[in-house]
Order: sequence, then C-alpha cells, then structure tokens
Amino acid sequence: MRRDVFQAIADPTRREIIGMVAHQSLNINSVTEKFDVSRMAIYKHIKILTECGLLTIKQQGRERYCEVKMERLAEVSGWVEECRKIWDNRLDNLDNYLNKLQNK
Amino acid sequence: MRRDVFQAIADPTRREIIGMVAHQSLNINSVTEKFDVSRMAIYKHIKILTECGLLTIKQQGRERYCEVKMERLAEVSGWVEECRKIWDNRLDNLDNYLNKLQNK
DNA sequence: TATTTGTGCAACCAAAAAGTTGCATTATAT
DNA sequence: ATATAATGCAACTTTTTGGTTGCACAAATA
Repeated sequence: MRRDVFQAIADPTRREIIGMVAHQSLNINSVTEKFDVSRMAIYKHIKILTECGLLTIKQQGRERYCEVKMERLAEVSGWVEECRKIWDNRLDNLDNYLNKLQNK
Repeated sequence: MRRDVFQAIADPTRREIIGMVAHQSLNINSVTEKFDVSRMAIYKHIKILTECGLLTIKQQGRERYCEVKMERLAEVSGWVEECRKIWDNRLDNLDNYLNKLQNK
C-alpha cells in the first residue's frame, strides 16, 4: 500500500517508536514492552511505518528487528524548508522587505 | 482544543493551504476557491490549523485573512533533527563507527 | 432598503484509523 | 518430542476524520 510519511508520523506512538528504533534496532516484542497497548496495536503501527519506508525489517531467526530509515524523514524537513523559502520570498512580508532593503 | 502540529500537517489539503498562505495571506473564501471541496470542509481545515497555531486569523471587515505562523513548524523540523541526532550517536551503527574511526 | 457576500454553527454521514481478541505458524529451548 | 516464544492473520468494535447540507447573521453594495 502506498503510505504517506506525514500521515505516518502524525501518531505520537509511531513517533516514539521511531525514536526508540533510531537509538537501537529492536524486535517487535521489545518495542511492544514499552507501551501499554496490545502487541497487535504496535504491530500495526510498525506495519504502517515500514509501508512508508521509515522502517525496515531484518529477520533473524524467529525475531524481526526494526531498523529506522532516516532518509525518508527528509521528505518532512524538506517540506518545512520549502514552506520557509516561500515565506522568505513573499513580497508582502514587510519585515522581510525592510531587511532586504537594509542589506543593500 | 489542544491540537498537534504533526497531526495538522498530516492532511495533504492542509499542507497545501499552509503553502498557499505562506505565499500570501488569503481570506477563507479565496482559499476555498483553489479546492473542489465545500467551503465548510476548508473552514474546518483552517480551524484545525489555527487551533494548533500554524495559522492566525486577522479580521478585516467581514473577511478573515489567514496568516501562516512559521515558528510552529520548528516543532516538526526539530523532531526530525532530534531523531537524526539519536541516530548519529548510536553505538551500534557500524558505518558511523567506521567513519568516526577514520576521522581520528 | 434590499440584496449579495463572507462567514459561523449544528446535525448528520461515510470512511479511515486505532484498538481489541482469538487462532495459526514457525523457530528455539527444555 | 514438547513447550514456549515471536510473530502473522482475520474479524470485529469504537473513535476520529473529512466531508456534506441547511440555516443564521453581519458587513458591504446596488
């Protein structure tokens, strides 16, 4: 399924999972232990995160380790950066206009 | 209502609204014109965006102009940055370890 | 003054999201 | 060989989300 990174990080539990796995690769049960929802709830969060490429899974025997893929987060900071650029370039931004004038 | 910036930018329509308003302040009807959903649908999106501080409204006669508040987007890029830091500092990141070794 | 324009509110609806429980499957450990 | 541990799948429920329509109301305009 095509998933959206923005939608994936909208959920606080999923953001927490990303933080945990960024720190250290963890298998699904280990991730589950840190939360007080069911294993399946976490499993589904992880599924969403893998479907949008924020996590990858490495099978190791019967365990599946989650690894974070930082590259995909670039889409997020990229969008923020894009907004900032638009904002900086707007003509009717008075402060900005005065600043530019002052720098000349 | 307490709103979450991450949840607010999860919706593509809302991200588009932010982009539009970053470029130029617009009243609600002007925003609506760019989309093919009802005025109320857009009104609700704008409500969510104001509730989490990404937009502010300036009343001008009977019109209400939306202005973007870039500061609030810092929470997003800040979180991404935080994740990146955690990732960079992890001890079991082999590539990272080798790079550090090489730089010494 | 009458009409149009820009907006807000309430009630409602359908689809998606987030969660649960129970059962099945496979690898490891006893 | 059996028990246990780690996971996947399916069915189901509840809540949230994104959308609609109809009505109301104040400001601007003809």
